[in-house]
Amino acid sequence: MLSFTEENYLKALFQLIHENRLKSDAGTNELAVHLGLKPATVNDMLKKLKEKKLIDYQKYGKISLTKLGTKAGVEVLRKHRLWETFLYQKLGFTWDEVHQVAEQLEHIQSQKLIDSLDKFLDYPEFDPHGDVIPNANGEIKYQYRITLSEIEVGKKCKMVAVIDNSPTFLKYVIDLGVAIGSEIKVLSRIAYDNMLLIEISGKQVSVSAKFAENIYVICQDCIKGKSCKLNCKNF
Amino acid sequence: MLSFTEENYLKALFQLIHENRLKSDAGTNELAVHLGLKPATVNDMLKKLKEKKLIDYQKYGKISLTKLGTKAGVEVLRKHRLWETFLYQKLGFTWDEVHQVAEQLEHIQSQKLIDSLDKFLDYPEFDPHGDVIPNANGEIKYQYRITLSEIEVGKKCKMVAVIDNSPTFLKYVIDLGVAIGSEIKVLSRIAYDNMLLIEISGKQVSVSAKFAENIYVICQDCIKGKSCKLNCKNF
DNA sequence: TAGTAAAGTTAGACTAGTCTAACAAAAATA
DNA sequence: TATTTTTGTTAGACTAGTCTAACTTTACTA
Repeated sequence: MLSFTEENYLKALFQLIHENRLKSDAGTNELAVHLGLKPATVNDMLKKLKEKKLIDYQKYGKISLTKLGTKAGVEVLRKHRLWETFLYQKLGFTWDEVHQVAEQLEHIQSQKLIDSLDKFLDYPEFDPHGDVIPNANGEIKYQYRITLSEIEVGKKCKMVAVIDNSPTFLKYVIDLGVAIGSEIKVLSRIAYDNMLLIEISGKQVSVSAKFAENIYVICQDCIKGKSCKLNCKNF
Repeated sequence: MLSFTEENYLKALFQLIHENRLKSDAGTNELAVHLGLKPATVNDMLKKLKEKKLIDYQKYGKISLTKLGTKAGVEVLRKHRLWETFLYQKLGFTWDEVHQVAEQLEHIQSQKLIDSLDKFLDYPEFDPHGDVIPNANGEIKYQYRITLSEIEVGKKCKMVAVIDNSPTFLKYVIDLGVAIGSEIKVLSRIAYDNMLLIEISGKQVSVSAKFAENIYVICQDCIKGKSCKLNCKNF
Protein backbone atom coordinates (compact mmCIF):
# COMPACT_ATOMS: atom_id res chain seq x y z
CA MET A 1 0.00 0.00 0.00
CA LEU A 2 1.38 3.37 -1.04
CA SER A 3 1.10 6.50 1.07
CA PHE A 4 -0.70 9.64 -0.07
CA THR A 5 2.72 11.25 -0.57
CA GLU A 6 4.24 8.39 -2.52
CA GLU A 7 1.24 8.42 -4.84
CA ASN A 8 1.76 12.11 -5.51
CA TYR A 9 5.41 11.58 -6.43
CA LEU A 10 4.56 8.74 -8.82
CA LYS A 11 1.76 10.67 -10.49
CA ALA A 12 4.03 13.70 -10.93
CA LEU A 13 6.80 11.56 -12.39
CA PHE A 14 4.44 9.92 -14.83
CA GLN A 15 3.20 13.28 -16.03
CA LEU A 16 6.69 14.75 -16.34
CA ILE A 17 8.08 11.73 -18.14
CA HIS A 18 5.16 10.63 -20.30
CA GLU A 19 2.87 13.57 -20.85
CA ASN A 20 5.43 16.11 -21.95
CA ARG A 21 6.56 15.47 -25.49
CA LEU A 22 9.61 17.71 -25.13
CA LYS A 23 11.40 15.33 -22.81
CA SER A 24 11.29 11.79 -21.53
CA ASP A 25 13.05 11.84 -18.19
CA ALA A 26 12.93 13.87 -15.00
CA GLY A 27 15.34 15.44 -12.51
CA THR A 28 15.23 16.19 -8.80
CA ASN A 29 14.81 19.97 -9.06
CA GLU A 30 12.20 19.72 -11.75
CA LEU A 31 10.16 17.27 -9.71
CA ALA A 32 10.53 19.51 -6.65
CA VAL A 33 9.13 22.48 -8.61
CA HIS A 34 6.25 20.37 -9.92
CA LEU A 35 5.33 19.21 -6.42
CA GLY A 36 5.97 22.53 -4.69
CA LEU A 37 8.64 21.00 -2.45
CA LYS A 38 12.36 21.55 -1.86
CA PRO A 39 14.94 19.47 -3.78
CA ALA A 40 16.28 18.07 -0.50
CA THR A 41 12.87 16.69 0.37
CA VAL A 42 12.47 15.12 -3.04
CA ASN A 43 15.93 13.58 -2.81
CA ASP A 44 14.99 11.76 0.39
CA MET A 45 11.83 10.41 -1.18
CA LEU A 46 13.66 9.26 -4.31
CA LYS A 47 15.78 6.97 -2.13
CA LYS A 48 12.64 5.55 -0.59
CA LEU A 49 10.94 5.01 -3.94
CA LYS A 50 14.05 3.34 -5.32
CA GLU A 51 14.18 1.09 -2.28
CA LYS A 52 10.59 0.09 -2.99
CA LYS A 53 11.45 -0.63 -6.64
CA LEU A 54 9.06 2.04 -7.91
CA ILE A 55 11.72 4.10 -9.74
CA ASP A 56 15.08 3.57 -11.41
CA TYR A 57 17.58 6.11 -10.25
CA GLN A 58 21.32 6.55 -9.67
CA LYS A 59 22.95 9.34 -7.66
CA TYR A 60 23.19 12.48 -9.86
CA GLY A 61 21.34 10.60 -12.61
CA LYS A 62 17.94 10.99 -14.21
CA ILE A 63 14.77 9.46 -12.76
CA SER A 64 12.60 6.92 -14.55
CA LEU A 65 9.66 4.81 -13.44
CA THR A 66 9.79 1.03 -13.15
CA LYS A 67 6.88 -1.02 -14.47
CA LEU A 68 5.47 -1.10 -10.95
CA GLY A 69 5.89 2.66 -10.49
CA THR A 70 4.33 3.42 -13.85
CA LYS A 71 1.30 1.29 -13.01
CA ALA A 72 0.82 3.11 -9.72
CA GLY A 73 1.26 6.55 -11.30
CA VAL A 74 -1.23 5.83 -14.08
CA GLU A 75 -3.73 4.54 -11.55
CA VAL A 76 -3.63 7.81 -9.62
CA LEU A 77 -3.98 9.77 -12.84
CA ARG A 78 -6.96 7.62 -13.80
CA LYS A 79 -8.62 8.30 -10.46
CA HIS A 80 -7.90 12.01 -10.72
CA ARG A 81 -9.46 12.34 -14.15
CA LEU A 82 -12.47 10.18 -13.35
CA TRP A 83 -13.21 12.27 -10.27
CA GLU A 84 -12.84 15.47 -12.30
CA THR A 85 -15.35 14.10 -14.78
CA PHE A 86 -17.74 13.17 -11.97
CA LEU A 87 -17.54 16.61 -10.39
CA TYR A 88 -18.08 18.32 -13.73
CA GLN A 89 -20.79 16.09 -15.16
CA LYS A 90 -22.77 15.08 -12.11
CA LEU A 91 -22.23 17.75 -9.47
CA GLY A 92 -22.19 20.86 -11.64
CA PHE A 93 -18.64 21.96 -10.84
CA THR A 94 -17.04 24.32 -13.34
CA TRP A 95 -13.97 23.58 -15.37
CA ASP A 96 -11.65 25.51 -13.10
CA GLU A 97 -13.00 24.09 -9.81
CA VAL A 98 -12.55 20.37 -10.37
CA HIS A 99 -8.77 20.04 -10.17
CA GLN A 100 -8.27 21.07 -6.56
CA VAL A 101 -10.93 18.69 -5.20
CA ALA A 102 -9.78 15.82 -7.45
CA GLU A 103 -6.29 16.23 -5.94
CA GLN A 104 -7.81 14.94 -2.72
CA LEU A 105 -10.22 12.38 -4.14
CA GLU A 106 -7.53 10.66 -6.22
CA HIS A 107 -6.07 9.13 -3.05
CA ILE A 108 -9.16 7.25 -1.88
CA GLN A 109 -8.26 3.57 -1.67
CA SER A 110 -10.96 1.31 -3.11
CA GLN A 111 -10.78 -0.61 -6.35
CA LYS A 112 -14.52 -1.13 -6.31
CA LEU A 113 -15.10 2.61 -5.91
CA ILE A 114 -13.10 3.59 -8.96
CA ASP A 115 -14.50 0.82 -11.13
CA SER A 116 -18.07 1.70 -10.12
CA LEU A 117 -17.43 5.37 -10.74
CA ASP A 118 -16.06 4.59 -14.21
CA LYS A 119 -19.22 2.60 -14.99
CA PHE A 120 -21.49 5.26 -13.46
CA LEU A 121 -19.94 7.86 -15.79
CA ASP A 122 -20.28 5.42 -18.70
CA TYR A 123 -16.55 4.90 -19.24
CA PRO A 124 -15.56 8.44 -20.27
CA GLU A 125 -12.53 8.88 -22.54
CA PHE A 126 -11.65 12.48 -21.67
CA ASP A 127 -11.79 14.58 -18.52
CA PRO A 128 -13.19 18.16 -18.49
CA HIS A 129 -9.79 19.57 -19.53
CA GLY A 130 -9.62 17.30 -22.55
CA ASP A 131 -7.02 14.93 -21.07
CA VAL A 132 -7.26 11.23 -21.81
CA ILE A 133 -8.49 9.03 -18.96
CA PRO A 134 -6.46 5.81 -18.64
CA ASN A 135 -8.73 2.75 -18.76
CA ALA A 136 -9.04 0.05 -16.09
CA ASN A 137 -5.98 -1.75 -17.52
CA GLY A 138 -3.88 1.41 -17.35
CA GLU A 139 -3.89 1.81 -21.13
CA ILE A 140 -3.90 5.37 -22.46
CA LYS A 141 -5.09 6.24 -25.95
CA TYR A 142 -3.18 9.45 -26.48
CA GLN A 143 -4.77 11.85 -28.90
CA TYR A 144 -2.74 13.33 -31.73
CA ARG A 145 -2.40 17.00 -30.94
CA ILE A 146 -0.13 20.05 -31.04
CA THR A 147 -0.21 23.38 -29.25
CA LEU A 148 -1.93 26.44 -30.64
CA SER A 149 1.48 28.11 -30.90
CA GLU A 150 2.47 25.63 -33.59
CA ILE A 151 -0.40 26.43 -35.98
CA GLU A 152 0.59 28.40 -39.10
CA VAL A 153 -0.88 31.81 -39.82
CA GLY A 154 -4.02 31.51 -41.92
CA LYS A 155 -4.85 27.98 -40.74
CA LYS A 156 -7.76 26.79 -38.64
CA CYS A 157 -7.61 24.29 -35.76
CA LYS A 158 -9.84 22.84 -33.06
CA MET A 159 -9.13 23.09 -29.35
CA VAL A 160 -9.02 19.67 -27.68
CA ALA A 161 -7.39 20.26 -24.28
CA VAL A 162 -5.52 22.63 -21.98
CA ILE A 163 -2.10 22.05 -20.43
CA ASP A 164 -2.23 24.50 -17.53
CA ASN A 165 -4.95 23.44 -15.09
CA SER A 166 -4.72 26.45 -12.78
CA PRO A 167 -7.96 28.32 -12.00
CA THR A 168 -6.35 31.59 -13.17
CA PHE A 169 -5.62 30.21 -16.61
CA LEU A 170 -8.94 28.39 -16.93
CA LYS A 171 -10.94 31.46 -15.92
CA TYR A 172 -9.11 33.46 -18.59
CA VAL A 173 -9.93 30.79 -21.17
CA ILE A 174 -13.62 30.92 -20.23
CA ASP A 175 -13.60 34.74 -20.40
CA LEU A 176 -12.19 34.59 -23.92
CA GLY A 177 -15.15 32.45 -24.91
CA VAL A 178 -13.02 29.46 -25.84
CA ALA A 179 -13.83 25.92 -24.76
CA ILE A 180 -12.92 22.37 -25.70
CA GLY A 181 -14.25 21.81 -29.20
CA SER A 182 -13.96 25.48 -30.25
CA GLU A 183 -12.67 26.22 -33.75
CA ILE A 184 -9.82 28.71 -33.73
CA LYS A 185 -8.31 30.49 -36.76
CA VAL A 186 -4.84 31.99 -36.49
CA LEU A 187 -4.98 35.37 -38.26
CA SER A 188 -1.49 36.72 -37.59
CA ARG A 189 1.62 36.28 -35.49
CA ILE A 190 3.87 39.04 -34.18
CA ALA A 191 7.45 37.99 -34.91
CA TYR A 192 8.88 39.89 -31.94
CA ASP A 193 7.13 37.99 -29.10
CA ASN A 194 4.94 35.43 -30.90
CA MET A 195 1.69 37.06 -29.84
CA LEU A 196 -1.19 35.71 -31.90
CA LEU A 197 -4.28 37.34 -33.32
CA ILE A 198 -6.90 34.62 -33.42
CA GLU A 199 -10.55 34.36 -34.42
CA ILE A 200 -13.05 32.46 -32.28
CA SER A 201 -16.72 32.27 -33.27
CA GLY A 202 -16.43 35.44 -35.34
CA LYS A 203 -14.59 37.50 -32.69
CA GLN A 204 -10.95 38.55 -32.97
CA VAL A 205 -8.66 38.48 -29.93
CA SER A 206 -4.96 38.85 -29.24
CA VAL A 207 -3.35 36.24 -27.07
CA SER A 208 0.18 35.82 -25.71
CA ALA A 209 2.66 33.11 -26.71
CA LYS A 210 2.32 31.71 -23.17
CA PHE A 211 -1.41 31.33 -23.67
CA ALA A 212 -0.95 29.61 -27.04
CA GLU A 213 1.56 27.18 -25.56
CA ASN A 214 -1.01 26.02 -23.04
CA ILE A 215 -3.80 25.19 -25.48
CA TYR A 216 -3.81 21.84 -27.25
CA VAL A 217 -5.39 21.72 -30.69
CA ILE A 218 -5.68 19.41 -33.67
CA CYS A 219 -4.88 20.86 -37.07
CA GLN A 220 -7.15 21.60 -40.02
CA ASP A 221 -6.34 18.32 -41.74
CA CYS A 222 -7.01 16.32 -38.61
CA ILE A 223 -10.40 18.04 -38.20
CA LYS A 224 -11.32 16.97 -41.70
CA GLY A 225 -9.93 13.48 -41.15
CA LYS A 226 -7.29 13.94 -43.85
CA SER A 227 -3.74 12.76 -43.45
CA CYS A 228 -1.89 15.06 -41.08
CA LYS A 229 1.13 16.94 -42.43
CA LEU A 230 2.16 18.41 -39.09
CA ASN A 231 3.79 16.44 -36.31
CA CYS A 232 0.35 16.60 -34.76
CA LYS A 233 0.82 14.23 -31.85
CA ASN A 234 1.52 14.52 -28.18
CA PHE A 235 4.70 12.44 -28.21
CA MET B 1 -8.26 23.89 9.01
CA LEU B 2 -8.44 20.65 10.94
CA SER B 3 -6.22 17.67 10.18
CA PHE B 4 -7.54 14.29 9.13
CA THR B 5 -6.71 13.02 12.64
CA GLU B 6 -8.35 15.87 14.51
CA GLU B 7 -11.51 15.34 12.48
CA ASN B 8 -11.58 11.69 13.49
CA TYR B 9 -11.28 12.54 17.18
CA LEU B 10 -14.11 15.08 16.98
CA LYS B 11 -16.41 12.75 15.07
CA ALA B 12 -15.73 9.95 17.57
CA LEU B 13 -16.40 12.28 20.51
CA PHE B 14 -19.65 13.47 18.98
CA GLN B 15 -20.83 9.90 18.50
CA LEU B 16 -19.81 8.81 21.99
CA ILE B 17 -21.36 11.82 23.68
CA HIS B 18 -24.47 12.44 21.60
CA GLU B 19 -25.44 9.22 19.87
CA ASN B 20 -25.36 6.89 22.83
CA ARG B 21 -28.37 7.41 25.07
CA LEU B 22 -26.77 5.53 27.96
CA LYS B 23 -24.23 8.26 28.66
CA SER B 24 -23.47 11.85 27.86
CA ASP B 25 -19.75 12.23 28.35
CA ALA B 26 -16.58 10.44 27.31
CA GLY B 27 -13.27 9.32 28.85
CA THR B 28 -9.76 8.84 27.53
CA ASN B 29 -9.74 5.02 27.51
CA GLU B 30 -13.16 4.80 25.96
CA LEU B 31 -12.17 7.17 23.17
CA ALA B 32 -8.95 5.21 22.65
CA VAL B 33 -10.92 1.97 22.22
CA HIS B 34 -13.35 3.66 19.81
CA LEU B 35 -10.48 4.97 17.68
CA GLY B 36 -8.30 1.88 17.94
CA LEU B 37 -5.46 3.85 19.58
CA LYS B 38 -3.62 3.75 22.89
CA PRO B 39 -4.78 5.94 25.80
CA ALA B 40 -1.41 7.71 25.84
CA THR B 41 -1.88 8.78 22.25
CA VAL B 42 -5.37 10.05 22.91
CA ASN B 43 -4.18 11.94 25.98
CA ASP B 44 -1.69 13.89 23.86
CA MET B 45 -4.34 14.79 21.33
CA LEU B 46 -6.79 15.89 24.01
CA LYS B 47 -4.30 18.54 25.10
CA LYS B 48 -4.04 19.73 21.51
CA LEU B 49 -7.80 19.83 21.01
CA LYS B 50 -8.25 21.72 24.27
CA GLU B 51 -5.59 24.20 23.20
CA LYS B 52 -7.54 24.74 19.98
CA LYS B 53 -10.76 25.27 21.97
CA LEU B 54 -12.47 22.29 20.37
CA ILE B 55 -13.08 20.40 23.63
CA ASP B 56 -13.60 21.16 27.32
CA TYR B 57 -11.41 18.98 29.48
CA GLN B 58 -9.59 18.95 32.83
CA LYS B 59 -6.90 16.51 33.89
CA TYR B 60 -8.56 13.27 35.08
CA GLY B 61 -11.93 14.75 34.14
CA LYS B 62 -14.51 13.92 31.51
CA ILE B 63 -14.34 15.18 27.95
CA SER B 64 -17.00 17.32 26.31
CA LEU B 65 -17.16 19.20 23.02
CA THR B 66 -17.26 22.98 22.75
CA LYS B 67 -19.67 24.60 20.31
CA LEU B 68 -16.84 24.77 17.78
CA GLY B 69 -15.88 21.13 18.31
CA THR B 70 -19.49 19.97 18.06
CA LYS B 71 -19.92 21.80 14.78
CA ALA B 72 -16.81 20.19 13.34
CA GLY B 73 -17.78 16.71 14.57
CA VAL B 74 -21.28 16.95 13.12
CA GLU B 75 -19.89 18.15 9.81
CA VAL B 76 -17.68 15.05 9.50
CA LEU B 77 -20.62 12.82 10.43
CA ARG B 78 -22.74 14.55 7.78
CA LYS B 79 -20.08 13.95 5.15
CA HIS B 80 -19.67 10.34 6.19
CA ARG B 81 -23.38 9.58 5.94
CA LEU B 82 -23.87 11.45 2.67
CA TRP B 83 -20.99 9.53 1.09
CA GLU B 84 -22.42 6.25 2.37
CA THR B 85 -25.73 7.13 0.76
CA PHE B 86 -23.98 8.02 -2.50
CA LEU B 87 -22.07 4.74 -2.60
CA TYR B 88 -25.20 2.74 -1.83
CA GLN B 89 -27.69 4.55 -4.05
CA LYS B 90 -25.57 5.57 -7.03
CA LEU B 91 -22.63 3.18 -7.21
CA GLY B 92 -24.32 -0.06 -6.19
CA PHE B 93 -22.29 -0.71 -3.05
CA THR B 94 -23.85 -3.06 -0.52
CA TRP B 95 -24.82 -2.15 3.00
CA ASP B 96 -21.70 -3.64 4.53
CA GLU B 97 -19.22 -2.12 2.06
CA VAL B 98 -20.00 1.58 2.38
CA HIS B 99 -18.60 2.32 5.82
CA GLN B 100 -14.93 1.62 5.13
CA VAL B 101 -14.80 3.81 2.01
CA ALA B 102 -16.82 6.60 3.63
CA GLU B 103 -14.21 6.70 6.41
CA GLN B 104 -11.83 8.04 3.78
CA LEU B 105 -14.25 10.22 1.81
CA GLU B 106 -15.49 12.06 4.91
CA HIS B 107 -12.20 13.98 5.09
CA ILE B 108 -12.32 15.60 1.66
CA GLN B 109 -12.23 19.36 2.14
CA SER B 110 -14.72 21.19 -0.06
CA GLN B 111 -17.90 22.86 1.06
CA LYS B 112 -19.17 22.96 -2.50
CA LEU B 113 -18.59 19.24 -2.89
CA ILE B 114 -20.67 18.25 0.09
CA ASP B 115 -23.48 20.67 -0.71
CA SER B 116 -23.60 19.48 -4.32
CA LEU B 117 -23.58 15.87 -3.23
CA ASP B 118 -26.46 16.52 -0.84
CA LYS B 119 -28.45 18.10 -3.67
CA PHE B 120 -27.48 15.33 -6.13
CA LEU B 121 -28.86 12.76 -3.68
CA ASP B 122 -32.00 14.90 -3.21
CA TYR B 123 -31.30 15.79 0.43
CA PRO B 124 -31.55 12.31 1.99
CA GLU B 125 -32.64 12.04 5.64
CA PHE B 126 -31.14 8.65 6.46
CA ASP B 127 -28.01 6.78 5.41
CA PRO B 128 -28.05 3.09 4.36
CA HIS B 129 -27.76 1.97 8.01
CA GLY B 130 -30.79 4.02 9.03
CA ASP B 131 -28.79 6.74 10.77
CA VAL B 132 -29.96 10.34 10.51
CA ILE B 133 -27.92 12.60 8.22
CA PRO B 134 -27.29 16.04 9.77
CA ASN B 135 -28.49 18.82 7.45
CA ALA B 136 -26.38 21.67 6.04
CA ASN B 137 -26.90 23.69 9.25
CA GLY B 138 -25.71 20.80 11.39
CA GLU B 139 -29.21 20.10 12.71
CA ILE B 140 -30.07 16.48 13.44
CA LYS B 141 -33.65 15.22 13.56
CA TYR B 142 -33.15 12.20 15.78
CA GLN B 143 -35.69 9.48 15.30
CA TYR B 144 -37.56 8.04 18.26
CA ARG B 145 -36.29 4.51 18.62
CA ILE B 146 -35.31 1.73 21.02
CA THR B 147 -33.28 -1.45 20.61
CA LEU B 148 -34.84 -4.78 19.73
CA SER B 149 -33.76 -6.07 23.16
CA GLU B 150 -36.24 -3.69 24.82
CA ILE B 151 -39.33 -5.00 23.01
CA GLU B 152 -41.73 -7.05 25.15
CA VAL B 153 -42.51 -10.68 24.32
CA GLY B 154 -45.55 -10.88 22.06
CA LYS B 155 -45.11 -7.39 20.58
CA LYS B 156 -44.23 -6.39 17.05
CA CYS B 157 -41.76 -3.69 15.99
CA LYS B 158 -40.13 -2.29 12.86
CA MET B 159 -36.38 -2.18 12.28
CA VAL B 160 -35.14 1.35 11.54
CA ALA B 161 -31.35 1.18 11.94
CA VAL B 162 -28.32 -0.77 13.11
CA ILE B 163 -25.79 0.32 15.73
CA ASP B 164 -22.85 -1.92 14.82
CA ASN B 165 -21.58 -0.99 11.35
CA SER B 166 -19.02 -3.77 11.01
CA PRO B 167 -19.16 -5.94 7.87
CA THR B 168 -19.38 -9.09 10.04
CA PHE B 169 -22.50 -7.89 11.78
CA LEU B 170 -24.10 -6.49 8.63
CA LYS B 171 -23.50 -9.68 6.66
CA TYR B 172 -25.17 -11.66 9.45
CA VAL B 173 -28.14 -9.28 9.35
CA ILE B 174 -28.48 -9.76 5.58
CA ASP B 175 -28.23 -13.56 5.97
CA LEU B 176 -31.07 -13.51 8.49
CA GLY B 177 -33.23 -11.82 5.88
CA VAL B 178 -33.70 -8.67 7.95
CA ALA B 179 -33.30 -5.16 6.55
CA ILE B 180 -34.29 -1.62 7.43
CA GLY B 181 -38.07 -1.50 7.30
CA SER B 182 -38.55 -5.17 8.25
CA GLU B 183 -41.33 -6.03 10.73
CA ILE B 184 -40.09 -8.16 13.59
CA LYS B 185 -42.23 -9.97 16.19
CA VAL B 186 -40.67 -11.05 19.49
CA LEU B 187 -42.01 -14.55 20.22
CA SER B 188 -40.10 -15.45 23.38
CA ARG B 189 -37.14 -14.51 25.53
CA ILE B 190 -34.86 -16.87 27.42
CA ALA B 191 -34.47 -15.49 30.92
CA TYR B 192 -30.99 -16.96 31.40
CA ASP B 193 -29.14 -15.06 28.65
CA ASN B 194 -31.82 -12.93 27.00
CA MET B 195 -31.75 -14.83 23.75
CA LEU B 196 -34.76 -13.98 21.63
CA LEU B 197 -36.92 -16.07 19.36
CA ILE B 198 -38.20 -13.68 16.69
CA GLU B 199 -40.38 -13.90 13.62
CA ILE B 200 -39.39 -12.15 10.38
CA SER B 201 -41.57 -12.44 7.27
CA GLY B 202 -43.05 -15.70 8.49
CA LYS B 203 -39.76 -17.34 9.50
CA GLN B 204 -38.70 -17.98 13.09
CA VAL B 205 -35.08 -17.43 14.19
CA SER B 206 -33.16 -17.34 17.44
CA VAL B 207 -30.87 -14.38 17.99
CA SER B 208 -28.49 -13.46 20.81
CA ALA B 209 -28.89 -10.58 23.23
CA LYS B 210 -25.83 -8.97 21.60
CA PHE B 211 -27.59 -9.04 18.24
CA ALA B 212 -30.79 -7.54 19.68
CA GLU B 213 -28.84 -4.73 21.32
CA ASN B 214 -27.44 -3.68 17.95
CA ILE B 215 -30.75 -3.37 16.12
CA TYR B 216 -32.78 -0.17 16.43
CA VAL B 217 -36.55 -0.49 16.13
CA ILE B 218 -39.67 1.54 16.68
CA CYS B 219 -42.45 -0.05 18.74
CA GLN B 220 -45.89 -1.26 17.69
CA ASP B 221 -47.60 1.96 18.76
CA CYS B 222 -45.08 4.09 16.88
CA ILE B 223 -45.63 2.05 13.71
CA LYS B 224 -49.36 2.73 13.94
CA GLY B 225 -48.76 6.39 14.80
CA LYS B 226 -50.36 6.01 18.23
CA SER B 227 -48.93 7.62 21.35
CA CYS B 228 -45.83 5.73 22.44
CA LYS B 229 -45.88 4.12 25.87
CA LEU B 230 -42.23 3.04 25.84
CA ASN B 231 -39.31 5.37 26.21
CA CYS B 232 -38.99 4.94 22.48
CA LYS B 233 -36.39 7.57 21.74
CA ASN B 234 -32.68 7.65 21.17
CA PHE B 235 -31.89 10.19 23.92
C1' DT C 1 39.44 23.91 -20.84
C1' DA C 2 38.86 26.65 -16.66
C1' DG C 3 35.59 28.86 -14.12
C1' DT C 4 30.95 29.64 -13.00
C1' DA C 5 26.22 28.38 -12.76
C1' DA C 6 22.87 24.90 -12.19
C1' DA C 7 21.49 20.67 -10.37
C1' DG C 8 21.73 17.37 -6.89
C1' DT C 9 23.12 15.58 -2.14
C1' DT C 10 23.94 15.37 2.84
C1' DA C 11 23.45 16.48 7.63
C1' DG C 12 20.81 18.02 11.11
C1' DA C 13 16.46 19.83 12.85
C1' DC C 14 11.43 20.10 13.33
C1' DT C 15 6.26 18.58 13.55
C1' DA C 16 2.40 15.46 13.82
C1' DG C 17 1.02 11.35 15.28
C1' DT C 18 1.95 7.20 17.11
C1' DC C 19 3.95 3.76 20.55
C1' DT C 20 5.74 1.39 25.28
C1' DA C 21 6.70 1.50 29.99
C1' DA C 22 6.29 3.45 34.28
C1' DC C 23 3.62 6.06 37.26
C1' DA C 24 -0.53 8.63 39.54
C1' DA C 25 -5.29 9.36 40.57
C1' DA C 26 -9.96 7.88 41.02
C1' DA C 27 -13.33 4.39 41.50
C1' DA C 28 -14.89 0.03 43.01
C1' DT C 29 -15.06 -3.33 46.44
C1' DA C 30 -14.07 -6.23 50.25
C1' DT D 1 -11.71 2.59 55.26
C1' DA D 2 -7.94 0.00 53.14
C1' DT D 3 -6.87 -2.40 49.14
C1' DT D 4 -7.28 -3.47 44.53
C1' DT D 5 -8.68 -2.45 39.98
C1' DT D 6 -9.58 0.74 36.50
C1' DT D 7 -8.65 4.89 34.36
C1' DG D 8 -5.74 8.46 33.08
C1' DT D 9 -0.98 10.78 32.67
C1' DT D 10 3.92 11.42 31.75
C1' DA D 11 8.38 10.66 29.77
C1' DG D 12 10.93 9.10 26.18
C1' DA D 13 11.33 7.00 21.63
C1' DC D 14 10.15 6.22 16.75
C1' DT D 15 8.48 7.18 11.71
C1' DA D 16 7.11 9.91 7.77
C1' DG D 17 7.56 13.93 5.66
C1' DT D 18 9.16 18.29 5.59
C1' DC D 19 12.67 22.15 6.04
C1' DT D 20 17.45 25.06 5.91
C1' DA D 21 22.20 25.39 5.23
C1' DA D 22 26.30 23.69 3.60
C1' DC D 23 28.45 20.97 0.35
C1' DT D 24 29.46 18.19 -4.17
C1' DT D 25 28.90 16.99 -8.83
C1' DT D 26 27.65 17.98 -13.47
C1' DA D 27 26.74 21.08 -17.20
C1' DC D 28 27.34 25.32 -19.53
C1' DT D 29 29.94 28.94 -21.50
C1' DA D 30 33.38 32.43 -22.20
